[in-house]
Amino acid sequence: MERVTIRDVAERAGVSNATVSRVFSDAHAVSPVMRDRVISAAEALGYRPNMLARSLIRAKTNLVALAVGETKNAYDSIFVDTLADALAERGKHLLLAKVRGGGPVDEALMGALDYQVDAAVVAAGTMTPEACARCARVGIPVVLCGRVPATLPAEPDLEEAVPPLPFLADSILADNGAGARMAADLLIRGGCRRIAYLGRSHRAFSDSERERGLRDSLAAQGMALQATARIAAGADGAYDAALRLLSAPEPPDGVFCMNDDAAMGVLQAAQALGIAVPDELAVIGFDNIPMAAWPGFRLTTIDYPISRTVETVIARIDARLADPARPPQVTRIPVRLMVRDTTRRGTGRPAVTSHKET
Amino acid sequence: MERVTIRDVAERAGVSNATVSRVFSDAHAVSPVMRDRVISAAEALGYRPNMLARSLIRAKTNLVALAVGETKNAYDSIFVDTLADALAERGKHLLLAKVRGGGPVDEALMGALDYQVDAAVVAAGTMTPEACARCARVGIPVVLCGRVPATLPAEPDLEEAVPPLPFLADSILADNGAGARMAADLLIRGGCRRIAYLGRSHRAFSDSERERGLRDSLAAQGMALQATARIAAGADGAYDAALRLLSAPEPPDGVFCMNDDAAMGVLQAAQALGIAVPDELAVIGFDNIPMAAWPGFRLTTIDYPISRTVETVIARIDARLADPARPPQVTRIPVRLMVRDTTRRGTGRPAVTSHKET
DNA sequence: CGGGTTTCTGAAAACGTTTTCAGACTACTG
DNA sequence: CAGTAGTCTGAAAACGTTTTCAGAAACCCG
Repeated sequence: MERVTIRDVAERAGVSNATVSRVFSDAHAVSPVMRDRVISAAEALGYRPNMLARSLIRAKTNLVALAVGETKNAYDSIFVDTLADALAERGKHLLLAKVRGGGPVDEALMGALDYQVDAAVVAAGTMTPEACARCARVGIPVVLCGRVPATLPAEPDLEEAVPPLPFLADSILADNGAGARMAADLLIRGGCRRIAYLGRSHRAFSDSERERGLRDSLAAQGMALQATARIAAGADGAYDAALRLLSAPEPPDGVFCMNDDAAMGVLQAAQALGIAVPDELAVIGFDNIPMAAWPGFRLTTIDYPISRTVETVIARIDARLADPARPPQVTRIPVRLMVRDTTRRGTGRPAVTSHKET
Repeated sequence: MERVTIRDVAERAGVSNATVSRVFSDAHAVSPVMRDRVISAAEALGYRPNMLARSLIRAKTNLVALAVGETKNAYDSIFVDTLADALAERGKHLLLAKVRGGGPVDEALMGALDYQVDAAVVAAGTMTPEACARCARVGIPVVLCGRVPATLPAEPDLEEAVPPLPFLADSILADNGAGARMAADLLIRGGCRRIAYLGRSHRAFSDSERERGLRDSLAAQGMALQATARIAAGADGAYDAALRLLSAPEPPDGVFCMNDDAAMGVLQAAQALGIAVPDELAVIGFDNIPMAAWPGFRLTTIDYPISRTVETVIARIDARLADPARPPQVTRIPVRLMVRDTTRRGTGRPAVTSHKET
């Protein structure tokens, strides 16, 4: 029950605690004989350094905060898993800051910042100016995933997304515009005339970008988006929304979904309604989660590689720690079209993008 | 860049730092006028207490470690999500300790313990006696999920599972025996004669219990397990293992799977091989993940309620914090059979267990 | 108005580390 | 052998809090 501190092992080894500290941190500048004495004393006592005390004085915790909403869906859970692995590999730990209810990320994030995390990854919600200011002042690197700084929740507009204060946050997003264009092209080439978008009722940044991208790409070809459905929160939200969408008087013949989970809901709904995929209805997802490749689905989707995203997150954190003043950087992760069996092959020109399976 | 400390706000408010501290912790025992002065000074400076320093002296971090392996699969990711929510609700944060490669949980867990977490939840790997000893000595509550203390990795034997030291860890597991019995009964009633089990190549505790439960239940009815397949690590492991299992010269006509993810692999493989479910092959999973209820799958499975598990985890932590000497407690979470469409209804007696959908 | 509570406040000692600064050796070097 | 550089070690001051202890001020009641 009683904690064993550096003094205990110093006393047992007959040295000062400074020496013990050096053994556990510096490694050099302590004679072999002393080191052995210290090590064996520490082992006998089962001593391990207190990270709280160490972090306090070193001003470095080896903790990284992750602000995230629900991580139940496939993409987010793999993201968390991959990020945690990448951090573990570098001796860092992940401190989870769950933002609840899709609101501003402040409360959860601030709570994690109080633990003096070395960096924060924000993959949920929107950051209020206060949170930005605090991060900027304390000087901890912030990497936004799937959003850019100072987004307006309602109608994000990339051109006008100027941060309200000089807040240095890097952001990493999928190339949503390109993905939406690939999807639109494939649907059109496949002969779809009534194209719909399926997004979430609580619109996140990427969701909006994908919808806008689809709209713009259709407009460029002289077409309009026929319908939009929004997924309500809850377990069967995607399925229900898809049912509504497909039960309309004039149902769409092609749906682009904000992510693969939503697309799976569409596939389920189509099956329930007896709608043939891809002949009567083409479906395209986003993310390329593992399940999309299952033989039972073979979902056409936009591949958004998680490992690449995580690598970039880590790289941005390191870069900003090395040079806190570097200008904020927006990174678009390139996406690829994965043509599988939920879309018709174009009757006209061949597909623009290769769809080699990895 | 410069941190604002308690002294800064004390100076600005013209009080001692003791007073500032009291405002941010005790709340009482400080006069209203002082409190206002302090609050406004703190706001002006953007002060927030340093949790490292606070935790150091209070010997309480409000951090809970979660030792976990891969969280990519549905059950584990929902578990993490639910646990993090439950902790957030009580003002605690989750520190992720990823154990990599399925080995002993030590390295990852110890790393998290160094941050003086208030409690640890272990949902992966096996704890070595050293890790147990350390937890016992430091006196932090440990709750094991899906395993009991001092399990032998190879062949866990509940009867002999005596902890090597007086290590007080509570454990929470599904009632795997009951679940396996329900599955066996349903398969037999459905007329299956060649029953197989699908588990993981790296056998975890629950995996072994479920296999043994199936074996015992079959034996009780004078039947033997026909085959066992093991899922290798990797994305398509379940699918590949199922393919092997179903391609055998005399393939099984009923499979009980260690979890729903594995069962999904079986369904995919059956579809790929043109095997009719449930007529030629009955499939039962475990966990009842949301996807199992999707109209495209309608997987018969054993419901293992996550929220109940998480509630129990929290309750055990609280109980042990309140009374560190209480005897360790093994809790079996009751499971329910969810009969859906991947099994045949029994031709004989009616089902033993109700299968009302929630 | 005096004694005794009660309420509030500040000085200072913790908490368990790291790290600077000297001091005390040893080991070269000429 | 003296001087100097080099290596190692310990005392003590940090890091940003909380908390004990005691003192000061206010209050109450006879």
